[in-house]
Amino acid sequence: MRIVFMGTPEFAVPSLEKLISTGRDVVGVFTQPDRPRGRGNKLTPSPVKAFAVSRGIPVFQPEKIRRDGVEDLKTLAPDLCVTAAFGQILSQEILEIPRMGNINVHASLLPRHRGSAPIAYAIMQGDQTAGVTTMMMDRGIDTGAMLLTAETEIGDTETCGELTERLSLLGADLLAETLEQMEAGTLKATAQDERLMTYDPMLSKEMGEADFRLPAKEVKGLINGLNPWPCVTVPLGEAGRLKLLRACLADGEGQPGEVISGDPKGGLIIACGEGAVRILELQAPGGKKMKAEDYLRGHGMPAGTIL
RNA sequence: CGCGGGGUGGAGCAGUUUGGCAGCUCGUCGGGCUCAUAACCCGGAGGUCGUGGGUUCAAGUCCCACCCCCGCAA
Repeated sequence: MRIVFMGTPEFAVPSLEKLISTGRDVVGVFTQPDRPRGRGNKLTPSPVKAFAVSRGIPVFQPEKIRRDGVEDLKTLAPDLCVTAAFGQILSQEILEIPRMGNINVHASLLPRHRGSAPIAYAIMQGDQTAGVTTMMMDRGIDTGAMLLTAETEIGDTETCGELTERLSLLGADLLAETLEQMEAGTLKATAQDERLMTYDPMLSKEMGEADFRLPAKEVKGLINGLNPWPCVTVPLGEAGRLKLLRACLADGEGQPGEVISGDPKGGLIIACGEGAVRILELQAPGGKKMKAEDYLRGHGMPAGTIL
């Protein structure tokens, strides 16, 4: 069976790796074009590209696959396409090329959290569990029939980055299971219940603007859910912005944004509209990630300060 | 050559402008106080100041080169 894989970020790599390690014939990989990234604006290949190249698999990077990737895909003559966080919309024309269709690995328990940032939203909205779903792709965004799902608990202070890594492994296993069942003929597709669906918009920088008027539970969700990008940040003098990287709920109250505790012993506790949050990890301008207590050893933050 | 911040005992920072004894908040070790303590008091150990050159009577600080870390730009 000839398989073409489409994916871009780190999340997709384990799925591609699983296809290879289970002996499938991955004849080509589509991924986003190299982009200027990082310091120096160096042209950087996507994680999926880097991995595919290391395994000697042909890589295709059309700016828009539905416009200038169709011929390449047809030439590869795939029986099946597998996508995972590819980052481009597939047209009907493309979906019809592989005779067995296109299986997508989506990082949520569909029909909840359709969209490009399902993991971040699961954390932001205080979900108890997250998961991955394999599905048959159709024209809509994450609307296709569901195949298999795998569920996992979300840790109390787990960040989007950490959960993404776990789900990427879970997704790879689920993909393998899905293909086995497909080959065994026992796979069943179930239409999504539209009444339960939620669609989450793309993440944006503005969402990271700290707003301590929100209830502590929501502030905590934002801090953990938006890490590693865009992160909840708070203005800090002229130096820049303080990134709040991990938080849990805490006791105490005060006016929104008020520092209730800001010393190495008591830790960093900030009052919210309702309740308070304890900042566990943060990152100062120009600095590395560190525990809030470490930060406070070198930076005064007297109780009563309003952030 | 995209823009910018940074590297100082184990952790986090100040000191660099104007060269002149290595400092702060903690941690750690020893002693004291206490029914007791993560509290308080006393004392100690621990630093090639990122690396290599240069200037100087004298360099963490000034000059040159290099290495490493981080932020912005999604």
